[in-house]
Amino acid sequence: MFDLILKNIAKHIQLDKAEEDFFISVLQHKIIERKAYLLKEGDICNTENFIIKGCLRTYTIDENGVEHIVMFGIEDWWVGDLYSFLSRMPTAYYIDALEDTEVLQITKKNLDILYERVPKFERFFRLILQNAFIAQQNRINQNLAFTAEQRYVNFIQNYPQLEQRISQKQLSAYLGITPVFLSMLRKKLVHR
Amino acid sequence: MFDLILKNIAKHIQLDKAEEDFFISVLQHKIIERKAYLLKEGDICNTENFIIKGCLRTYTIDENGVEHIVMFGIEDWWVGDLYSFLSRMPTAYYIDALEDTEVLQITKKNLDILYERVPKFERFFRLILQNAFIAQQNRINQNLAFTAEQRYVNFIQNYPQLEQRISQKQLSAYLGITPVFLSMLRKKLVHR
DNA sequence: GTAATTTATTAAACTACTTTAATTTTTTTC
DNA sequence: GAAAAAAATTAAAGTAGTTTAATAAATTAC
Repeated sequence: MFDLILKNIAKHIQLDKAEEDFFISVLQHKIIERKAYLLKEGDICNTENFIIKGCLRTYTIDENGVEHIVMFGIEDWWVGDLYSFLSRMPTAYYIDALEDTEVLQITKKNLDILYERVPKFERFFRLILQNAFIAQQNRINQNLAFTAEQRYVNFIQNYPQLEQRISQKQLSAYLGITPVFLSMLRKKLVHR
Repeated sequence: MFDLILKNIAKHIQLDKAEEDFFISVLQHKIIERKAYLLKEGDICNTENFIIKGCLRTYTIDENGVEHIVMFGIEDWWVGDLYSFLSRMPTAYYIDALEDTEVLQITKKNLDILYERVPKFERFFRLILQNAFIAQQNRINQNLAFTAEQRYVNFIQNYPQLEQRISQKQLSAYLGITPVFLSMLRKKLVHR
């Protein structure tokens, strides 16, 4: 159960057995069934979550009831709402499961203890955050510079595994277009 | 000259005099005149840059020659291209000065030395990054959920100081619309 | 395994935003 | 401070993407 997360960590920092054990001792295992929520708007996000199985989406619902997906998460990814987690303020986001999902959770309190006891984790979470930041900056630029068609083509090139797992409805909510328009784009692209 | 940056750091971590002195010793002062570049596409980004005076923009130029601004930076902000800085790969971004600007620079090498000598800086840059990450996630969501008009109104509400300092041309390149359309929006909003 | 629900497709009318181009206003430069 | 360059405005025609609605296909639920 802890294999994937230990490998994830080993990519960035080296832990001895005692540090590994301590880390594992602060994790909680949670199952989120398909369509169940990990977080709802207005909640305080109490945990950061490492996905060991399944698929989650982080999204908002606008004033017209339309969903907008800011990120997907699959195995080996961390998800949560960092703002709410850190500030203890209510989140603006929903997180729910697109497939039956299992996560390993760490609370704010435990993370603070972990930073104190094993300061290497400061580095680890800085590195995780760096990667996430770079990916986000890229996405902002893509949203500014590219048409919906280009963004769709880039998505299926960059995340072919993910494209297989999510519906077009979810993908359109991530790309920032309607499902109808995505369907039109696909038709047009097939005919080439 | 080092006042602002020391205050910026003191918001997040506490340094003793020796640590302050060491930190200052690894910084380089650089002046970037209006319209001059701090970084060009294809360069390797060798420094992170703290602005003590002036205004910078980070942007790409697409295949049609159109500029897209991913961020502005003013006094008290860090700018650079983290991806290129960390990976030593060529950047996709341009950074240039919208006003005569002064920055304090730290190289990758010196930052690594700093992390080793004063590990508290791991925490500092993690916190800086957290704030930047949260701001970016917000922007992604705004770009998905809001119309250009709403994004414009939000911008002038959230960054009134910045709006005074940048031209509409720059703002439109940040909002993801044409200068012509921004002008139309402004006209429409004034008449309310 | 069938009914119910959700997702995807198609078409047609619509709208937010772009493009082009001409004019005015502001800023920069020497 | 005059000339040149850049930015902003306006209008009109064009297009990428939306909306609505009807139908088909796929998935879910009991």
